[in-house]
Amino acid sequence: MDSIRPLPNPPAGARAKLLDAALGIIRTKGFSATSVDELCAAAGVTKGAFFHHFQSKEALGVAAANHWSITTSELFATAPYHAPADPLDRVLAYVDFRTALLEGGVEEFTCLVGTMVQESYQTSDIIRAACEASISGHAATLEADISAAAVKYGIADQIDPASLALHTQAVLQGAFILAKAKGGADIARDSAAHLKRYIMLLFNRGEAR
Amino acid sequence: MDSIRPLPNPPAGARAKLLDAALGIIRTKGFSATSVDELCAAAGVTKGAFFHHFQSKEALGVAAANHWSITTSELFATAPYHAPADPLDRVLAYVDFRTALLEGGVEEFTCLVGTMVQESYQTSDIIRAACEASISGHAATLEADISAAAVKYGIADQIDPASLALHTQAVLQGAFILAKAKGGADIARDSAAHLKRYIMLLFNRGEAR
DNA sequence: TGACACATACCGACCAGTTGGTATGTGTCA
DNA sequence: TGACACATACCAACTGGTCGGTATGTGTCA
Repeated sequence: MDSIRPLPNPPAGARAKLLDAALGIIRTKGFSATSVDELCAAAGVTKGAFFHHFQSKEALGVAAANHWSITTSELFATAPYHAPADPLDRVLAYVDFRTALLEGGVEEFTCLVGTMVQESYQTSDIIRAACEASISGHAATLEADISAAAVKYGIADQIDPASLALHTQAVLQGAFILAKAKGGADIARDSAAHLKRYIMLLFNRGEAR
Repeated sequence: MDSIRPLPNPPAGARAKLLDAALGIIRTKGFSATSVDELCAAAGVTKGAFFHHFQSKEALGVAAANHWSITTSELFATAPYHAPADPLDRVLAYVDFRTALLEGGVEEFTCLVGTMVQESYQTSDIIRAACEASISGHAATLEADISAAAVKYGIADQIDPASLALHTQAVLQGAFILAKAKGGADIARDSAAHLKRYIMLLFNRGEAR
């Protein structure tokens, strides 16, 4: 019937569909509560396809963490918070950007790897490592700006850029937990505001902006 | 053989043994990866005993969260950080106390309800609510000191005690996630130090102490 | 060009073990 | 005697994972 048109909807492939489905489902109910059958159903593929692409459920977990790293790093790389000329402004704009992301349902803004590592840190070292790499890798993208800001504002001897970068991630991860507990983003925005205030205080920048 | 001596080790009861076992196991592998059979084996009781005391695994989850609330509130109520006369000193001593608790294996210092709420916020509202109550209840114990400190140091119009109290919990929960990801407490101590520094900056207290 | 060899992607029935949960029995103590 | 605390035996549904098979490329060489 249809002519040569490559394909109705891009084939996407079972692997990609499974990975996309995994992000949503695992963020909603966690890794171990997510069954392979459920993943297949959501992705519209069969179990055979699943085990063709992933040698085990654990391997899917690792792949999902890596997929998450790629997806998010693209989002952050192209985000507008890199625009300001002042490095401290960029750091603060990052926090603002993270705050702006806190919209919609809790499962839409929370972090896949933060969720997965909670369940898997003792039972799967490869998942734990993939999650660690994702978090640390993202934190590392902040270090240069923090470092430059510390130099520019003369407090390089008072702060450790790597430590502060990781701390921003801790605050956000904790904010997600509170958001899950309270069923909404409000509390998370609150914590993000505290984080921003901390950074401003550290750099002696006044509240007004 | 043995005489009337009540019992070798206090009977404890299946319920208490199950609850104690639940704290340890759920903290290491999460709620859904923890099976009823495993819980029974660890507690040294049978499945019949389990379902005699808990109408479902979900009910055990709620009871475990409540048990956690009671256990931890006793720990904190009798802790020495309440001693200082100055309310700000008490708040800072609280953070120090939490930092001092960051010892041993990750599964020994992380938070049961923080772990559980991640997996259950969408699938079990009663577990979610029990976790929320645990976290918020603990945060509430900090409010009075924060509030008094804010008045004493003349910044009552600049901070919201409830919000700051909850933020301390967010930081700690996030620190636990990073500790799980990195496999050690060091990173968590780092974030706790940032939290302390934030509070000192908020209250205009110098770094020296 | 066409035929052969092989690879990749996927299907869906099937398996053994485990899951949460139930039904019924038994010992103990007031 | 009866209520309670637990034990034993069991079940249906589901779990992650395997397996034999097929359809569709893709590279190679005569």
